[in-house]
Amino acid sequence: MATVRDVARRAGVSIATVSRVLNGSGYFDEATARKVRKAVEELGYRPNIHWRRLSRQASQTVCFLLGNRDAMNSMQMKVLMSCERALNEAGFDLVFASFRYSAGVPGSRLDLPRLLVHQGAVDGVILAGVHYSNLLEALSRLKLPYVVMGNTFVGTRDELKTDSITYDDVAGAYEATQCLLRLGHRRIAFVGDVSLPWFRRRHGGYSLAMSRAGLEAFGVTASWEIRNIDYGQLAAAELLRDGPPPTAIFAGNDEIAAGVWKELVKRRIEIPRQMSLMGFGDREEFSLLEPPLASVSVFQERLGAELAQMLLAKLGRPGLRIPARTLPCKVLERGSVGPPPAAR
Amino acid sequence: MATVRDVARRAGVSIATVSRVLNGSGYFDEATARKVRKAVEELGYRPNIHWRRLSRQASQTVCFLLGNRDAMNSMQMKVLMSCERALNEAGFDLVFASFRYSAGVPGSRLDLPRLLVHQGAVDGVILAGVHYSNLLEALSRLKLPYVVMGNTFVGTRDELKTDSITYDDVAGAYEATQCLLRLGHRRIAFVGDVSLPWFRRRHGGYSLAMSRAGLEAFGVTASWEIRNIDYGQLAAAELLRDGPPPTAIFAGNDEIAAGVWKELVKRRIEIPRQMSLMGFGDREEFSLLEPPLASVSVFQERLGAELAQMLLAKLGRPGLRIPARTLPCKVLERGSVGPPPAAR
DNA sequence: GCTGCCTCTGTAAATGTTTACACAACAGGC
DNA sequence: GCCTGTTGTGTAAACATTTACAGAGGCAGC
Repeated sequence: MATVRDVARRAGVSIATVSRVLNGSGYFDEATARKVRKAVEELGYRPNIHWRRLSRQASQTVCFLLGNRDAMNSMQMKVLMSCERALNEAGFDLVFASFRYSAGVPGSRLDLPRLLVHQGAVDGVILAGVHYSNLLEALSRLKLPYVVMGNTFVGTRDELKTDSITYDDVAGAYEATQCLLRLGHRRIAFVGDVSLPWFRRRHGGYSLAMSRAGLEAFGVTASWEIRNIDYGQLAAAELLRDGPPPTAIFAGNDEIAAGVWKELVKRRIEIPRQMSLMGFGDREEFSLLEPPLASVSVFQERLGAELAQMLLAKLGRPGLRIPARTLPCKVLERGSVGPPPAAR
Repeated sequence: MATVRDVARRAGVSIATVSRVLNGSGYFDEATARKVRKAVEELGYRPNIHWRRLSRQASQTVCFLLGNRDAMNSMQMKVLMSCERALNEAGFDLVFASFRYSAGVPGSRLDLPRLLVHQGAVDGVILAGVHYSNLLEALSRLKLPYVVMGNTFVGTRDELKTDSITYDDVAGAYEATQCLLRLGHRRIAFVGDVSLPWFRRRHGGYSLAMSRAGLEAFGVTASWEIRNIDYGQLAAAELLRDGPPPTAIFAGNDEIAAGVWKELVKRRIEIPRQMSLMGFGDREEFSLLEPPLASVSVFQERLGAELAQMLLAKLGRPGLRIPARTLPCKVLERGSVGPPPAAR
């Protein structure tokens, strides 16, 4: 395999000149550059990336670390894709890694991916689906800059004040509720386990809109520890069993909404004629329901690009902490919402 | 930052001994090993991964290359996840890269990700969602071993005879059709553009089952160049407009099935009472339809793990070509299929 | 007691790039 | 003529690891 030395010899220049031409750094004559490029071409020279990373003292690589080895949702996938694109434009590569808390118990001892404990392997880390802060401490000990997608650490009242990008759960949920109110709904139920911070925030936005309208907030917010989709289904069953049913259901996320949907279809309750349904997150796969599920878009592609940019801004500036950012959401008023039965 | 040299000095041994202990290679005394490990601990030594890769002449890294920069489906995502897991167990890291044919035109000039044209950057490549063979030639020129997910090269009658893993489209489609026949269906329509090799193979399995049962194969197989979901919807409309309608529809994949579903719901045709519906691929997101969509599982996790293993088997054996593998499928007979109306 | 094998350790070589620094040539200003 | 700054090029150092090879010591078998 050809090396800079070979190229230098063939072009009749020194290795330093070759390096300068190839990297476009420092001074060099255009005629010399042509000779060098010709030699590169003829020898089929390809620079060895490890030497480059070593010499430059930077790997030009970022790790996308997924905190859940078993499943990745379509939002995380979209963020991954857009991170990769943004990083690529900046000349960085992305290594994908996932991990699991060793014992499967939240907060238990964690083994970081081997890669990260090696010196110089990556310049920084983008975290997604990570809900326990001991990982952040581990990364800090390794002096690895990181940014966090979402603001979703459980077991603490505090939210991450820096180095994270979230969407505005509260405002998004407020807007979504407003949308349902505008359509004429008065009995709007919320469904989602409020012991989880993101559902708590969304419930907050919902409650605010309801109380401002002089209406009572209600719904299913218990902690059941089951899959989101099952949660939605059970919650819908409960709402339809006890007391007067709502005319609209606002689900904490699209998966829960799909569960609610399932139960409504089973009971032959027509959407949106008899019941309106609103989700949160605008996960692509749920838009194909018929009629399409209304939801709150969190601009997943933008989220990924901004995460990448925030991390890049931190590189080479040890200790720099960037204030947490919150991106706006947008309500997508699709077919699954409409006026309540009474208003027709 | 501590280096092997520091560790060696502190432990009172040579650097060769440190390296041997840390890598568990060659002979060393357990007492010496303890001294070394103690020194590592005290100094907080972390090996520099670039030197390691350089010295070992191997990057221990594999590139997962997605041929479609704009979208990734949940199957590719699952394969990515399981590749990562399998590679990790083997001590390899995974770098994720995506690309797009430059002009957006299939078969046009392609720019490979920068990473791949660097010497030694990755040891091999796993390809997913790549449908044009000029990429394979480019990788061969770079002497990079690769394996391909799916067997989906368009514009050629030949299939990839080596270095690929596919699921058995023909057998899977045959079984799925058999399943519908067993339920009593006689008019079963196929929906999917047979100019695409995977739909052609599935159509082949379907046709075989039909002809063996002495029945006529029919359906919508034209080339419309629209999104799968729209294809399904239009095809369903066409099937219901012309001639006697089928009692079951076998869609070329789950996305098309979802399109068909949409149209059926719109026309208030009940599934499966009036019409049975079968998909292909078992994409997770579609199982939440109510009733759940019957489909053909292609064992996505296994696919990823086998891809990783096939690639690992090729490493260090330049020129080795491994015969293409075909994994079996399994029909998941879920709620969207049932006996035809007449049989009730 | 010699031979050969096994065990353990150290020496030294090899690996390809970037970059600090030196230096040369030349132009322009005084 | 001398100084200064700009431009282009070469020399040499620095980087941390693995590994081939040498060699020392112990021990078993003859």
